[in-house]
Amino acid sequence: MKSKVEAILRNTINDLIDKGDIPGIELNDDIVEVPPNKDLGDFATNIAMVMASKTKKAPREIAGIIADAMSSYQEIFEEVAIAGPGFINLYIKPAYWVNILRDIHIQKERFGTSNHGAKKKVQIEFVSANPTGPLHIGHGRGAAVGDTLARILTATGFDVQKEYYINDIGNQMEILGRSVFLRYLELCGQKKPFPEDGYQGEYIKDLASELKQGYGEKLLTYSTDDAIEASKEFAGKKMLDGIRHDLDMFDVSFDNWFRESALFKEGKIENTLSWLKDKGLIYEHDGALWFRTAKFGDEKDRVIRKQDGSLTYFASDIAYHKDKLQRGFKWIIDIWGADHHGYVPRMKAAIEAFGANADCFHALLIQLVSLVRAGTPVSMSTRAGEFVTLREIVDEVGKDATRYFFLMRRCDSHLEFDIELAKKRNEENPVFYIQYAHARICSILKKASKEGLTPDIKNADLGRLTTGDDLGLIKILAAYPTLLISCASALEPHRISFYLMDLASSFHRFYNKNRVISDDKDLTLARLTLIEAVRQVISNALWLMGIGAPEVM
RNA sequence: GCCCCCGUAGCUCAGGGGAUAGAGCACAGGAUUCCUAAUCCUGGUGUCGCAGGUUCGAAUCCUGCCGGGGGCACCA
Repeated sequence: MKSKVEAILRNTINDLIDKGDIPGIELNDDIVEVPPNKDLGDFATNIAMVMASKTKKAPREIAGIIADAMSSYQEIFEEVAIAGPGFINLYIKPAYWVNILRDIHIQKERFGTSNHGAKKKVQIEFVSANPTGPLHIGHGRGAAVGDTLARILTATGFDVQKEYYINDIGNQMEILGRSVFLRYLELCGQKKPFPEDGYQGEYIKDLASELKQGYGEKLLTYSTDDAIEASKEFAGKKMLDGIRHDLDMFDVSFDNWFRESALFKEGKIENTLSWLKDKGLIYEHDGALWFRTAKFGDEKDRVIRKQDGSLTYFASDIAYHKDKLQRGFKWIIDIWGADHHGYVPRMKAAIEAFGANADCFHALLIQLVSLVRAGTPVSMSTRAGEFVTLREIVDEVGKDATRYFFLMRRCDSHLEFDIELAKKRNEENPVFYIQYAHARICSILKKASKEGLTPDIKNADLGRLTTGDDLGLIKILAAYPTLLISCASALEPHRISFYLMDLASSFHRFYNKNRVISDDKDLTLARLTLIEAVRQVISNALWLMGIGAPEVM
């Protein structure tokens, strides 16, 4: 609805500017807003004030000219009023509002989608945890945010690919191989001191035990290097399988799994380095190879090949991102933990070095999750082997509540995850409050259906939906498509959870005050179409969050 | 020392140039012969961390400071 009003306003203003009735200015993207309270209309614009401040004219005079022109859209606006210092307040006719119900009934699960993204190719890379341990709760937040963002971007018309980058080589994998092999040796009765930097977790012992089941004591006959290599292969594969399984259980899927090792196998690292060399963007210094990232706004140049001849992870990352650009993505979104924020400037530098605009790369930084269990903070550290896995949380509180909690705060805000609250099956817990609204509607529809009454948009007399409660619900439904576009533009999925709370609470209030099924058959039929529309939108929004919409609770 | 994020009601957090700053929870009282009471209604709070600045207008933008968290490797 907002976009319709905005289109009308835009046309009206441009006509007036062409005629010379009002001063000409460039119109921003956002010219229509929703006023802070209902008395001030359904929509409002401050455009007259903006024009006035730029041209030193009286804002209310300009507002008057625009308001007069807007008033000619009589089928849409009930009233166009000038208020305060120069706001133009727009009141939509009830008969026009109800049209949104027709849209919902026709589009069903597609309601809310748009072509805002114009099929722009966007890649969103997230989770990308090293296969050296199970996913923990921090990965879970990244997974929920990434997956939901991908769904939102798809819904708003982007051509989205979800990718997981597997660091399947390098130091961390070596440590995994050694750690598992040492535990294997213990199982074979050859206990050796466990190194400081080894992985301490119990899961390493589980892997060692599986390794022993697979190989028996055969690894004892291998050279140490070969045994570690075999352990690494075995453990890496097992861990990756486990990660895939955990993500699957969390309703998170990927379109592509990209292995770091493939960059080496396919010569992409070498190609990238020689490309950079041709461009004069790398140089030797102190026996290392440096990339001139400072030239592109980074605070200093970065090493890509160390003195000892081995490559840094940055070398892989630049080759990886060059590959992303070559695959044709116009918008590259990486979801990282906030502790990687220092890495952003050098990655942007790399993107620019490849000739792309730095704006096409966006690192979304996810802040920490602090877990609260019975009032006690639970600390997490992979190294110490003392962490709470995603799987444990999902097993305990369920997938729906877990995803909701991960998505209910802005990404750059620390998240306090209260396990006890997430487990509650009552009003204190927002996710159940929302799901309950959905189940309640299903229950009413079921009862109506037994009486032979079903929502029928073609025959319903929507003119009967005239009370403030009816229209209040309709207005929230009408805001849904705009909400999704704002989530996509700002990369802020948490807005959906606030929207759902608003919609669910409006429905519960409506339910307690009004009867859907009554003796008034026409009103009943009209309201059945209304609540079916509410159900549809709740279901659509929950789907974007990866949360189920139960019919019975 | 430098950089990034955060600081809004008792708690957890929305709002990120615009009109009287909001929600959930917590707390207290009330509502069910009737579509799910897992619900609803009624109660009230704020030096928007502090101080300057920009603006017709600042919780919002800029600068400085204070407090919390995180980063500043030829680690990943």
